[in-house]
Amino acid sequence: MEQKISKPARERLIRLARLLEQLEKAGKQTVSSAEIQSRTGWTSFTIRRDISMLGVRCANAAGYNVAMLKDTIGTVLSLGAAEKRCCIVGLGRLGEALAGFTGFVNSSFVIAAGFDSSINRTETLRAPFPLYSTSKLEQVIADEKIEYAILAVPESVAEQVALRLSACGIKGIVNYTAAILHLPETTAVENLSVIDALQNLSCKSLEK
Amino acid sequence: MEQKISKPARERLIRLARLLEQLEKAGKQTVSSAEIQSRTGWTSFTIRRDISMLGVRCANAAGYNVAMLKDTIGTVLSLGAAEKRCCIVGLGRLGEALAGFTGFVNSSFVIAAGFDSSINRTETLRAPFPLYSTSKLEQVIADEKIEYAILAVPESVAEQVALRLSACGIKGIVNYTAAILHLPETTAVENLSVIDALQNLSCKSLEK
DNA sequence: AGGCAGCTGTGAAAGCTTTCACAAGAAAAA
DNA sequence: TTTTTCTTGTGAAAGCTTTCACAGCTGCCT
Repeated sequence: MEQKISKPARERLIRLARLLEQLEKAGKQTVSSAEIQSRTGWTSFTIRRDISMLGVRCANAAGYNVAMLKDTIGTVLSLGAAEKRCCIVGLGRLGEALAGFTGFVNSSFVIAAGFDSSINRTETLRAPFPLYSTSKLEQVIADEKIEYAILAVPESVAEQVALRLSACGIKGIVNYTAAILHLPETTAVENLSVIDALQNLSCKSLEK
Repeated sequence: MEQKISKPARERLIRLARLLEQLEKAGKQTVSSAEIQSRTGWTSFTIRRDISMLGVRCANAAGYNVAMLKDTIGTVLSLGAAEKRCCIVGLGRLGEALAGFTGFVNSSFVIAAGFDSSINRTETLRAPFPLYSTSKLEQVIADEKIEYAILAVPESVAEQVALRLSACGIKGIVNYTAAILHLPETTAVENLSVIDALQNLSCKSLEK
């Protein structure tokens, strides 16, 4: 049992957990792999394999138990478990938009700090968490026990800021810039660059 | 030759093209796969394999010719080729931030329209492209020959808007919402949800 | 209570992607 | 010119992921 769950499987399970939450709210008690297929596009084979990797049986003859499957995914991937403290680095338009994002409330992620190099922004911007000068990065991250960072600085400084984040023990960075970050293994990176996404779409669509 | 380039390889090549552009600006003429490895973390084997998939030889004994390799990637993946027209759907804080994003200028992507359901926003927001009510979506996309959409609407309406976009022939959607979009094969989706990214980071980091 | 219908879990096969190892080629040096 | 020293390109192996097919289980219906 207890196999290592592959990265693609993990990505699907994370999204599946959200789908299950929706289904649960809609009052559904049970869901089959065929139905998940029709809602996500992943094949029922893949879905069943992913779920079986969790090592916990959540199904009977009617299909999967929605609530139980959701909880199992949450437990195995420790999604909802402990509070995970994050910060936003760079409070330009994008960072500001992320600061106002309300989708964190149901998650276990808490934005504990925001950073910007401009005193103007840290002084005037209103946010539900404290704002600091980027010069205080190391100190605040240590004091506030921050583990993850959302990087929304200008591309020109992205790499150097990322290196500082990595150096002070940040476990993961969500990189909104187009910069290519290569960091020590102790810091993982998820790239969410809009340019990358568009370019991927445009060459995906010319395929075949 | 002329093999199909796999999705992971395509993603790396797209980023590599950007790295090459930086190197070119920095005056570098030549780069080895070992050096690319040290800047990206991908192994030199993988890089060489990816590049060889392009089917064009861009190297000599000193390594790859930076400018030529960049151009070859651009040509094979048709990155810089034709202008690709895009729209932003949803002009809340995030959509507004994307509207002000300056990184599109060097790319072949042009933002040709913005949509929002609130007249207030479409009337008052200043953007370097025209803004319309979401009710005009189908008409404007046809008139303006828009192929790609950036989706930044509230999660609750994401699916229905995505279906409308798909129905009017949009080739690809960059999905900033946490919604799980399942669309016909004619419309590709790239998901850039911040919650997904954070959850991926947090379970990646507990691995091993 | 027994049989039927429908679903999962999983071994095995197929299909992809990455890694390895080395031949071959090109610049630089001698 | 010849040797040395880089480098890439790629066949073959290893390693992963997805797909298939079906046994086996569970609940429902008669």
